[in-house]
Amino acid sequence: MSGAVKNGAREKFMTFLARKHLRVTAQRQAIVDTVFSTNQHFTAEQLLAWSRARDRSVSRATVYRTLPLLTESGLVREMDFGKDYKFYDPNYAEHPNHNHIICNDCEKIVEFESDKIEQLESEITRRLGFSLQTQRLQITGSCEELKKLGACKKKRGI
Amino acid sequence: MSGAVKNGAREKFMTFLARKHLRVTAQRQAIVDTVFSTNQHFTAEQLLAWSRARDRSVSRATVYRTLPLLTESGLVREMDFGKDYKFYDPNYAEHPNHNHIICNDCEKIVEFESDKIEQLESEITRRLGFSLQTQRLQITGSCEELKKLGACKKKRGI
DNA sequence: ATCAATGCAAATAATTTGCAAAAAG
DNA sequence: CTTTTTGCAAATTATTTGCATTGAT
Repeated sequence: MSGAVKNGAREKFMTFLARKHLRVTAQRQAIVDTVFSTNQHFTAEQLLAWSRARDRSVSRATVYRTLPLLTESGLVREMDFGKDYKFYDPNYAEHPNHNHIICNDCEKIVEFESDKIEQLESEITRRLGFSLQTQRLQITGSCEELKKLGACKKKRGI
Repeated sequence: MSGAVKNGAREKFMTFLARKHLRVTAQRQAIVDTVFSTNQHFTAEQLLAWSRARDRSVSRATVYRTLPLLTESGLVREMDFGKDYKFYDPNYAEHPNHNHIICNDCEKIVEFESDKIEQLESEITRRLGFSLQTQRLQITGSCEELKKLGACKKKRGI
Protein backbone atom coordinates (compact mmCIF):
# COMPACT_ATOMS: atom_id res chain seq x y z
CA MET A 1 0.00 0.00 0.00
CA SER A 2 2.66 2.50 1.00
CA GLY A 3 5.55 1.75 -1.36
CA ALA A 4 7.66 4.46 -2.96
CA VAL A 5 5.83 7.46 -4.38
CA LYS A 6 6.03 7.70 -8.16
CA ASN A 7 7.69 11.08 -8.37
CA GLY A 8 7.04 11.53 -12.06
CA ALA A 9 3.31 11.46 -11.58
CA ARG A 10 3.47 13.44 -8.38
CA GLU A 11 5.53 16.10 -10.12
CA LYS A 12 3.11 16.27 -13.03
CA PHE A 13 0.24 16.80 -10.64
CA MET A 14 2.06 19.64 -8.90
CA THR A 15 2.57 21.28 -12.27
CA PHE A 16 -1.11 20.82 -12.99
CA LEU A 17 -1.98 22.57 -9.72
CA ALA A 18 0.42 25.43 -10.40
CA ARG A 19 -0.95 25.97 -13.89
CA LYS A 20 -4.45 26.35 -12.44
CA HIS A 21 -3.26 28.55 -9.57
CA LEU A 22 -4.41 25.97 -7.06
CA ARG A 23 -2.74 25.68 -3.69
CA VAL A 24 -0.54 22.92 -2.41
CA THR A 25 -2.02 21.99 0.94
CA ALA A 26 -0.88 19.33 3.37
CA GLN A 27 -4.09 17.38 2.72
CA ARG A 28 -3.66 17.43 -1.04
CA GLN A 29 -0.13 16.22 -0.65
CA ALA A 30 -1.18 13.34 1.55
CA ILE A 31 -3.87 12.32 -0.92
CA VAL A 32 -1.65 12.62 -3.97
CA ASP A 33 1.23 10.75 -2.35
CA THR A 34 -1.19 8.00 -1.45
CA VAL A 35 -2.53 7.75 -4.98
CA PHE A 36 0.91 7.56 -6.54
CA SER A 37 2.34 5.04 -4.16
CA THR A 38 0.04 2.26 -5.30
CA ASN A 39 -0.82 0.56 -8.56
CA GLN A 40 -4.07 -0.73 -7.13
CA HIS A 41 -7.49 0.49 -8.10
CA PHE A 42 -9.14 2.16 -5.15
CA THR A 43 -12.43 3.63 -3.99
CA ALA A 44 -12.94 7.07 -2.46
CA GLU A 45 -13.35 5.42 0.92
CA GLN A 46 -10.10 3.49 0.62
CA LEU A 47 -8.28 6.61 -0.46
CA LEU A 48 -9.63 8.39 2.60
CA ALA A 49 -8.40 5.66 4.94
CA TRP A 50 -4.95 5.45 3.33
CA SER A 51 -4.53 9.22 3.19
CA ARG A 52 -5.48 9.54 6.82
CA ALA A 53 -2.68 7.15 7.68
CA ARG A 54 -0.33 9.80 6.28
CA ASP A 55 -2.15 12.80 7.64
CA ARG A 56 -4.92 12.47 10.20
CA SER A 57 -6.45 15.77 9.18
CA VAL A 58 -7.61 14.59 5.74
CA SER A 59 -11.40 14.64 5.56
CA ARG A 60 -13.82 12.79 3.33
CA ALA A 61 -14.91 16.07 1.73
CA THR A 62 -11.37 16.89 0.69
CA VAL A 63 -10.89 13.46 -0.81
CA TYR A 64 -14.05 13.92 -2.85
CA ARG A 65 -12.91 17.37 -3.89
CA THR A 66 -9.45 16.21 -4.91
CA LEU A 67 -10.55 13.25 -7.00
CA PRO A 68 -11.93 15.42 -9.83
CA LEU A 69 -8.63 17.28 -9.95
CA LEU A 70 -6.79 14.01 -10.33
CA THR A 71 -9.02 12.83 -13.15
CA GLU A 72 -8.95 16.22 -14.82
CA SER A 73 -5.16 16.09 -14.82
CA GLY A 74 -5.37 12.82 -16.72
CA LEU A 75 -3.20 10.99 -14.20
CA VAL A 76 -6.05 9.01 -12.69
CA ARG A 77 -9.06 7.51 -14.39
CA GLU A 78 -12.50 7.04 -12.97
CA MET A 79 -13.93 3.61 -13.63
CA ASP A 80 -17.44 2.33 -13.33
CA PHE A 81 -17.80 -1.38 -12.87
CA GLY A 82 -21.52 -1.08 -12.23
CA LYS A 83 -21.15 -1.11 -8.45
CA ASP A 84 -22.69 1.66 -6.41
CA TYR A 85 -19.34 3.34 -5.89
CA LYS A 86 -16.64 4.27 -8.33
CA PHE A 87 -13.11 2.98 -8.69
CA TYR A 88 -10.05 4.99 -9.54
CA ASP A 89 -7.11 3.69 -11.53
CA PRO A 90 -3.71 5.37 -11.01
CA ASN A 91 -2.02 3.52 -13.88
CA TYR A 92 -3.17 5.60 -16.81
CA ALA A 93 -0.18 7.90 -16.69
CA GLU A 94 2.06 4.95 -17.61
CA HIS A 95 -0.38 2.94 -19.73
CA PRO A 96 -2.91 5.27 -21.35
CA ASN A 97 -4.74 2.54 -23.25
CA HIS A 98 -4.88 -0.42 -20.96
CA ASN A 99 -7.96 -2.54 -20.41
CA HIS A 100 -9.40 -4.72 -17.65
CA ILE A 101 -10.49 -8.28 -17.07
CA ILE A 102 -12.52 -8.81 -13.91
CA CYS A 103 -13.30 -12.16 -12.27
CA ASN A 104 -16.97 -12.60 -11.72
CA ASP A 105 -16.56 -14.12 -8.28
CA CYS A 106 -13.51 -12.72 -6.50
CA GLU A 107 -13.42 -9.52 -8.56
CA LYS A 108 -9.71 -9.85 -9.18
CA ILE A 109 -8.68 -7.36 -11.87
CA VAL A 110 -5.99 -7.98 -14.46
CA GLU A 111 -4.82 -5.22 -16.78
CA PHE A 112 -3.73 -5.79 -20.36
CA GLU A 113 -2.91 -3.89 -23.52
CA SER A 114 -3.42 -4.85 -27.14
CA ASP A 115 -2.13 -2.93 -30.12
CA LYS A 116 -4.28 -4.96 -32.47
CA ILE A 117 -7.46 -4.09 -30.64
CA GLU A 118 -6.47 -0.45 -30.46
CA GLN A 119 -5.92 -0.41 -34.19
CA LEU A 120 -9.27 -2.01 -34.93
CA GLU A 121 -10.95 0.47 -32.64
CA SER A 122 -9.58 3.52 -34.37
CA GLU A 123 -10.38 1.99 -37.76
CA ILE A 124 -14.00 1.36 -36.83
CA THR A 125 -14.35 4.70 -35.13
CA ARG A 126 -13.11 6.49 -38.22
CA ARG A 127 -15.41 4.48 -40.47
CA LEU A 128 -18.38 5.60 -38.37
CA GLY A 129 -17.45 9.23 -38.80
CA PHE A 130 -16.03 9.79 -35.34
CA SER A 131 -12.55 10.56 -34.19
CA LEU A 132 -11.44 8.50 -31.21
CA GLN A 133 -10.67 10.13 -27.90
CA THR A 134 -10.84 7.46 -25.21
CA GLN A 135 -11.69 3.81 -25.12
CA ARG A 136 -12.48 1.45 -22.33
CA LEU A 137 -12.77 -2.28 -22.71
CA GLN A 138 -13.99 -4.32 -19.80
CA ILE A 139 -14.14 -8.08 -19.88
CA THR A 140 -15.75 -10.16 -17.16
CA GLY A 141 -15.10 -13.84 -16.83
CA SER A 142 -13.94 -16.66 -14.57
CA CYS A 143 -10.42 -16.70 -13.21
CA GLU A 144 -8.48 -19.99 -12.95
CA GLU A 145 -9.57 -20.58 -9.38
CA LEU A 146 -13.22 -20.00 -10.13
CA LYS A 147 -13.04 -22.35 -13.10
CA LYS A 148 -11.34 -25.11 -11.09
CA LEU A 149 -13.05 -24.86 -7.72
CA GLY A 150 -16.40 -23.38 -8.69
CA ALA A 151 -15.78 -20.49 -6.29
CA CYS A 152 -12.94 -18.25 -5.21
CA LYS A 153 -11.57 -18.42 -1.68
CA LYS A 154 -11.01 -14.75 -1.08
CA LYS A 155 -13.68 -12.51 -2.44
CA ARG A 156 -13.43 -8.88 -3.43
CA GLY A 157 -9.77 -8.81 -4.42
CA ILE A 158 -9.97 -5.18 -5.38
CA MET B 1 -41.15 5.69 -28.32
CA SER B 2 -44.26 3.60 -28.78
CA GLY B 3 -43.63 1.69 -32.00
CA ALA B 4 -44.50 -1.97 -32.47
CA VAL B 5 -43.59 -4.29 -29.62
CA LYS B 6 -40.86 -6.78 -30.55
CA ASN B 7 -42.83 -9.91 -29.93
CA GLY B 8 -39.83 -12.20 -30.05
CA ALA B 9 -38.23 -10.53 -27.09
CA ARG B 10 -41.52 -10.13 -25.29
CA GLU B 11 -42.23 -13.82 -25.73
CA LYS B 12 -38.80 -14.78 -24.45
CA PHE B 13 -39.34 -12.73 -21.35
CA MET B 14 -42.69 -14.40 -20.70
CA THR B 15 -40.96 -17.75 -20.95
CA PHE B 16 -38.33 -16.52 -18.53
CA LEU B 17 -41.05 -15.54 -16.06
CA ALA B 18 -42.82 -18.88 -16.40
CA ARG B 19 -39.63 -20.84 -15.86
CA LYS B 20 -39.05 -18.99 -12.60
CA HIS B 21 -42.70 -19.31 -11.55
CA LEU B 22 -43.08 -15.56 -11.59
CA ARG B 23 -46.44 -13.99 -12.26
CA VAL B 24 -47.58 -12.02 -15.26
CA THR B 25 -49.02 -8.84 -13.81
CA ALA B 26 -50.49 -5.88 -15.63
CA GLN B 27 -47.61 -3.73 -14.43
CA ARG B 28 -44.96 -6.11 -15.67
CA GLN B 29 -46.65 -6.27 -19.02
CA ALA B 30 -46.73 -2.50 -19.33
CA ILE B 31 -43.04 -2.27 -18.44
CA VAL B 32 -41.97 -5.08 -20.72
CA ASP B 33 -44.01 -3.80 -23.65
CA THR B 34 -42.41 -0.42 -23.16
CA VAL B 35 -38.92 -1.86 -23.12
CA PHE B 36 -39.43 -3.87 -26.27
CA SER B 37 -41.06 -1.16 -28.28
CA THR B 38 -37.95 0.96 -28.41
CA ASN B 39 -34.35 0.56 -29.51
CA GLN B 40 -33.26 3.50 -27.42
CA HIS B 41 -31.22 3.27 -24.30
CA PHE B 42 -33.24 4.44 -21.33
CA THR B 43 -33.00 5.27 -17.63
CA ALA B 44 -35.18 3.88 -14.86
CA GLU B 45 -36.94 7.21 -14.68
CA GLN B 46 -37.71 7.25 -18.40
CA LEU B 47 -38.96 3.71 -18.24
CA LEU B 48 -41.28 4.72 -15.42
CA ALA B 49 -42.70 7.63 -17.38
CA TRP B 50 -43.20 5.61 -20.57
CA SER B 51 -44.70 2.64 -18.73
CA ARG B 52 -47.12 4.88 -16.91
CA ALA B 53 -48.33 6.14 -20.26
CA ARG B 54 -49.47 2.55 -20.90
CA ASP B 55 -50.68 1.81 -17.37
CA ARG B 56 -51.09 4.55 -14.80
CA SER B 57 -50.73 2.08 -11.93
CA VAL B 58 -47.05 1.35 -12.57
CA SER B 59 -44.96 2.54 -9.67
CA ARG B 60 -41.32 3.44 -9.40
CA ALA B 61 -40.72 0.52 -7.06
CA THR B 62 -42.07 -1.95 -9.58
CA VAL B 63 -39.88 -0.52 -12.32
CA TYR B 64 -36.85 -0.92 -10.09
CA ARG B 65 -37.92 -4.45 -9.22
CA THR B 66 -38.52 -5.43 -12.83
CA LEU B 67 -35.24 -4.13 -14.20
CA PRO B 68 -33.16 -6.87 -12.53
CA LEU B 69 -35.47 -9.47 -14.04
CA LEU B 70 -34.90 -7.99 -17.46
CA THR B 71 -31.15 -8.00 -17.08
CA GLU B 72 -31.16 -11.47 -15.55
CA SER B 73 -33.08 -12.73 -18.55
CA GLY B 74 -30.28 -11.45 -20.76
CA LEU B 75 -32.68 -9.40 -22.89
CA VAL B 76 -31.61 -6.06 -21.50
CA ARG B 77 -28.20 -4.91 -20.42
CA GLU B 78 -27.33 -2.45 -17.70
CA MET B 79 -24.80 0.13 -18.78
CA ASP B 80 -22.72 2.53 -16.79
CA PHE B 81 -21.52 5.58 -18.64
CA GLY B 82 -20.18 7.13 -15.46
CA LYS B 83 -23.27 9.25 -14.85
CA ASP B 84 -25.04 9.03 -11.53
CA TYR B 85 -27.82 6.90 -12.93
CA LYS B 86 -27.70 3.79 -15.07
CA PHE B 87 -28.77 3.22 -18.64
CA TYR B 88 -30.47 0.15 -20.00
CA ASP B 89 -30.00 -1.19 -23.50
CA PRO B 90 -32.80 -3.31 -25.00
CA ASN B 91 -30.78 -4.36 -28.05
CA TYR B 92 -28.77 -7.21 -26.58
CA ALA B 93 -31.30 -9.83 -27.51
CA GLU B 94 -30.62 -9.17 -31.20
CA HIS B 95 -26.96 -8.19 -30.93
CA PRO B 96 -25.41 -9.89 -27.91
CA ASN B 97 -21.90 -8.51 -28.45
CA HIS B 98 -22.39 -5.00 -29.69
CA ASN B 99 -20.37 -2.04 -28.50
CA HIS B 100 -20.85 1.71 -28.19
CA ILE B 101 -19.32 4.90 -29.47
CA ILE B 102 -20.45 8.01 -27.64
CA CYS B 103 -19.95 11.58 -28.80
CA ASN B 104 -18.26 13.67 -26.19
CA ASP B 105 -20.45 16.66 -26.74
CA CYS B 106 -23.96 15.64 -27.82
CA GLU B 107 -23.71 12.17 -26.30
CA LYS B 108 -25.06 10.58 -29.43
CA ILE B 109 -24.55 6.80 -29.20
CA VAL B 110 -23.75 4.58 -32.17
CA GLU B 111 -23.70 0.81 -31.81
CA PHE B 112 -21.34 -1.45 -33.71
CA GLU B 113 -20.12 -5.03 -33.82
CA SER B 114 -16.74 -6.44 -34.74
CA ASP B 115 -15.93 -10.12 -35.10
CA LYS B 116 -12.23 -9.36 -35.19
CA ILE B 117 -12.28 -7.56 -31.88
CA GLU B 118 -14.38 -10.31 -30.33
CA GLN B 119 -11.87 -12.86 -31.46
CA LEU B 120 -8.92 -10.93 -30.06
CA GLU B 121 -10.76 -10.52 -26.79
CA SER B 122 -11.36 -14.19 -26.27
CA GLU B 123 -7.79 -14.98 -27.28
CA ILE B 124 -6.35 -12.54 -24.75
CA THR B 125 -8.76 -13.60 -22.06
CA ARG B 126 -7.77 -17.23 -22.51
CA ARG B 127 -4.09 -16.39 -22.46
CA LEU B 128 -4.55 -14.64 -19.11
CA GLY B 129 -6.14 -17.74 -17.61
CA PHE B 130 -9.71 -16.53 -17.67
CA SER B 131 -12.72 -17.69 -19.58
CA LEU B 132 -14.75 -14.89 -21.11
CA GLN B 133 -18.29 -14.22 -20.02
CA THR B 134 -19.16 -10.69 -21.03
CA GLN B 135 -17.35 -7.83 -22.66
CA ARG B 136 -18.13 -4.17 -22.99
CA LEU B 137 -16.23 -1.78 -25.13
CA GLN B 138 -16.98 1.90 -24.92
CA ILE B 139 -15.38 4.44 -27.16
CA THR B 140 -15.75 8.17 -26.70
CA GLY B 141 -14.90 10.61 -29.43
CA SER B 142 -16.09 13.45 -31.60
CA CYS B 143 -18.95 12.96 -34.02
CA GLU B 144 -18.88 14.58 -37.48
CA GLU B 145 -20.76 17.62 -36.31
CA LEU B 146 -18.50 18.20 -33.34
CA LYS B 147 -15.43 17.85 -35.55
CA LYS B 148 -16.76 20.29 -38.13
CA LEU B 149 -18.51 22.88 -36.02
CA GLY B 150 -16.60 22.62 -32.75
CA ALA B 151 -19.85 21.92 -30.91
CA CYS B 152 -23.06 19.95 -31.44
CA LYS B 153 -26.37 21.72 -31.87
CA LYS B 154 -28.55 19.37 -29.86
CA LYS B 155 -26.97 18.07 -26.72
CA ARG B 156 -27.75 14.89 -24.85
CA GLY B 157 -28.92 12.63 -27.66
CA ILE B 158 -29.46 9.70 -25.36
C1' DA C 1 -57.00 -20.22 -0.63
C1' DT C 2 -52.18 -19.30 -1.17
C1' DC C 3 -48.30 -16.72 -1.84
C1' DA C 4 -46.07 -13.58 -4.99
C1' DA C 5 -46.35 -8.73 -6.40
C1' DT C 6 -47.79 -4.15 -5.65
C1' DG C 7 -47.73 0.94 -4.03
C1' DC C 8 -46.40 3.80 -0.64
C1' DA C 9 -43.31 5.98 2.20
C1' DA C 10 -39.37 5.55 4.80
C1' DA C 11 -34.48 3.92 4.62
C1' DT C 12 -29.97 3.58 2.56
C1' DA C 13 -25.59 5.09 0.96
C1' DA C 14 -22.37 7.40 -2.11
C1' DT C 15 -21.41 11.84 -3.19
C1' DT C 16 -22.06 16.96 -2.93
C1' DT C 17 -22.48 21.33 -0.73
C1' DG C 18 -23.06 25.59 2.58
C1' DC C 19 -20.65 27.81 5.86
C1' DA C 20 -17.51 29.59 9.28
C1' DA C 21 -12.78 28.85 10.51
C1' DA C 22 -7.89 27.97 9.05
C1' DA C 23 -4.03 28.37 5.99
C1' DA C 24 -1.66 29.37 1.47
C1' DG C 25 0.32 32.76 -1.36
C1' DC D 1 -4.25 40.81 3.63
C1' DT D 2 -6.93 38.27 0.18
C1' DT D 3 -8.72 34.26 -1.55
C1' DT D 4 -8.64 29.43 -1.59
C1' DT D 5 -9.23 25.30 1.03
C1' DT D 6 -10.67 22.88 4.83
C1' DG D 7 -13.76 19.98 8.12
C1' DC D 8 -18.13 19.40 9.64
C1' DA D 9 -22.69 18.31 9.24
C1' DA D 10 -26.61 18.68 6.60
C1' DA D 11 -28.45 18.03 1.87
C1' DT D 12 -29.02 15.51 -2.30
C1' DT D 13 -30.45 11.78 -5.14
C1' DA D 14 -30.68 7.16 -7.31
C1' DT D 15 -31.97 2.96 -5.71
C1' DT D 16 -33.71 -0.35 -2.16
C1' DT D 17 -36.78 -2.12 1.30
C1' DG D 18 -40.60 -3.08 5.02
C1' DC D 19 -45.18 -3.61 5.30
C1' DA D 20 -50.05 -3.95 4.73
C1' DT D 21 -52.91 -4.81 0.79
C1' DT D 22 -54.06 -6.56 -3.80
C1' DG D 23 -54.25 -9.86 -7.31
C1' DA D 24 -52.49 -14.06 -10.11
C1' DT D 25 -52.61 -18.81 -10.11
